Amino acid sequence: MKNNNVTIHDISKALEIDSSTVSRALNNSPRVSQKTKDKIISKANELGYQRNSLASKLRTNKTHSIGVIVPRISRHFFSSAIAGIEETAYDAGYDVIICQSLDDYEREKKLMNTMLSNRVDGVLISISMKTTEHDHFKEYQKQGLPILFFDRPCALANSTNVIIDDFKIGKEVTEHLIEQGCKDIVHFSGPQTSQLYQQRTKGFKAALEKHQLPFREEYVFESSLMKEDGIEMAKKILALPKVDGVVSSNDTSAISAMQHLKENGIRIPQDIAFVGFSNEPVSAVFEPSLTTVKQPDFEMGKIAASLLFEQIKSEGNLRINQTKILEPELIIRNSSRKKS
Amino acid sequence: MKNNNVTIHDISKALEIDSSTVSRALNNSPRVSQKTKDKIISKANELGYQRNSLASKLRTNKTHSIGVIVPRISRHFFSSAIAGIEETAYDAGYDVIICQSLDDYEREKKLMNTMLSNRVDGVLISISMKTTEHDHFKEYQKQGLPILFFDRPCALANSTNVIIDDFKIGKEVTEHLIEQGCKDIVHFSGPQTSQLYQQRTKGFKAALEKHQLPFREEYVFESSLMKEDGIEMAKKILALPKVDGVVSSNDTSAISAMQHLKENGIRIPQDIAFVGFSNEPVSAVFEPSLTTVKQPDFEMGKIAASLLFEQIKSEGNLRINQTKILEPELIIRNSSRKKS
DNA sequence: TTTAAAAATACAATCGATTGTATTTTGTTT
DNA sequence: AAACAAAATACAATCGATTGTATTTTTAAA
Repeated sequence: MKNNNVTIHDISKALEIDSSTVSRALNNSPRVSQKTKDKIISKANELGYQRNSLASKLRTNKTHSIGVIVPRISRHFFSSAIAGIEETAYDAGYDVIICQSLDDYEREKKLMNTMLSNRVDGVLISISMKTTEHDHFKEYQKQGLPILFFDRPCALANSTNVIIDDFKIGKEVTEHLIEQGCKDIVHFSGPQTSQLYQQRTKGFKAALEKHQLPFREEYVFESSLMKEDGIEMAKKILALPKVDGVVSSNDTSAISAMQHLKENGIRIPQDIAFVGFSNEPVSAVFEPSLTTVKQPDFEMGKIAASLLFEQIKSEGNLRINQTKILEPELIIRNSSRKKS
Repeated sequence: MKNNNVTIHDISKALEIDSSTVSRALNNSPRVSQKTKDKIISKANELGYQRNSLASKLRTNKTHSIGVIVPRISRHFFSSAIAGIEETAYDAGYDVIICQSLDDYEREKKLMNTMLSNRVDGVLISISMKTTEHDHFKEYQKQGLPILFFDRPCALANSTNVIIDDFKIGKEVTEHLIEQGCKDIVHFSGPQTSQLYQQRTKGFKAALEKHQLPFREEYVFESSLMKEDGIEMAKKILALPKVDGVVSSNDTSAISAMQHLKENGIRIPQDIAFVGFSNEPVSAVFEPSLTTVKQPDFEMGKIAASLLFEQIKSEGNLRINQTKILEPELIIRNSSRKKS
């Protein structure tokens, strides 16, 4: 099976028109007359011409593509954010290269290199939970390319963050439980290496303090917030003297914990009230339905992408050290309704 | 912010070594002495050299990247399949370009063009439900590139399909309900333009016939199987004289239908038993937990990718008109357990 | 018709890496 | 030290499209 790619030179030869004119015609340049444009375009169709974007990108040094790196595309939040990114990119005429870091630092590093060697025009990234060091981003920035962090903030200089106020919402959900009468609240935290989880935990603490409730280290469980972690944490709860509420940093672990607790005769929300985080589809359907925080996922993708395009277009003449904070929404469902 | 990409020519100048030697050194060619290789590599690191893969790909006409097109990455089945594809690709040293067709034919067509102009080495695709015409695939094949369909088969000549036997499993799930004592079974079908749904429906029909149950057109609902469709279909069920079972072609619509029916006092599985399809995470957590079919998602991705790589390597000297059939697994849960 | 201006097209260099061929350097053998 | 093979390196063309400059053709004005 031979490689029968048609090039502008084939068109050029077939019509005896210089390839530069062919190129201009195909790019609808005003320097080519309509008559020749028509001839060239119809010949291009006839031969099944497909522009070689590699060549084009090489020459122009503009790839019209951006890279997106997320921990996992299977997470509802990320796939929605990606949908938002794609919509914006599509309108702007950009291709999107989607990659998963699987929350692995080495992989994230390798992906940043792939981005560089594919000469994307910019990168949108939600960094891996294990990333504590930023050299791979600095390396990338050295090439003069913009990088923008969304959802999971990064304290890298000259970069933009699009996030929600995790402190504020962490405090808010905790206060919601307190209002429902909870006094002994456990907190499921993600890795404290991540700013995001740090902030949520701080918010949790702040809410307790505000309402003169004690903050106890042994009531804070740190984990990767996976399904299995939820079960482990449920067991820990059963071992604690008194628990009447749980503030979880995600839905996944909250639900598996609830499931385990239910199996052990705990009633939710009567005995223990729960709030999660992320509004995974499953949280609406679980019984009891899980109170959670809906992050503006799709919207965040759109905003992050358009900010990145702004930066790409400005070619570095823009103040890029900014943080955009979006508003999440607390969705109150049955898992936290102690009072009616 | 200037573009300070380092090229092999920069290294070449700095060391006064010809760029061809630099290139060979960086590719670890045996034609370059170890001594110069060392010199070149250390200089490359010093300057922060990053290979420009665009140039490389252009020259070699091998991109070492494949395209993946799926309807939506947010669907659990697809994100798992993609994980499998990525794992295999990663091992084979290939980049993966992931795109969503959003089940839109025009978009799919455009994406195939993007694939072509980005000169991918091959494409893995699960076609959009709205695709009935295959010219965009033929156009692609003309360039001598391999295309492989997974999950949703396509009757295109010279192409490989990696699928499950939808007829067989469609029959199997229906028989499962019949064994549980169901006699008046409704079928939620997807668009009959898709071979996949056609086959499942045929399997449904075959099971009824085998057990001498009547097949009634009015017991088959065709829709896009979205959440809202599930609610609509639940309403239709309530309007039917007698229904004691539902065979749904996906979980999403099954669950929203069950939810609506529960709200209307129908007990599941006692009054109506349900089986779904896809094993979405939510189906294990819903109450009652939903009997469903687990497709070998991750595995399917791995197999599809490795078949594609075989074809890429063989450069067309391979019989490619094959169909690989994988075995799905019926997961029996509470939604269909009438007998214990 | 001549001539200048404008429009259309052609020429040629370039993006960065690769690779077949040519040349130089090194090493071995007598 | 000469002669030759082998090893290492240099030269130069190439992938396909783009783009600044030069040239030709067309149009319009004098």
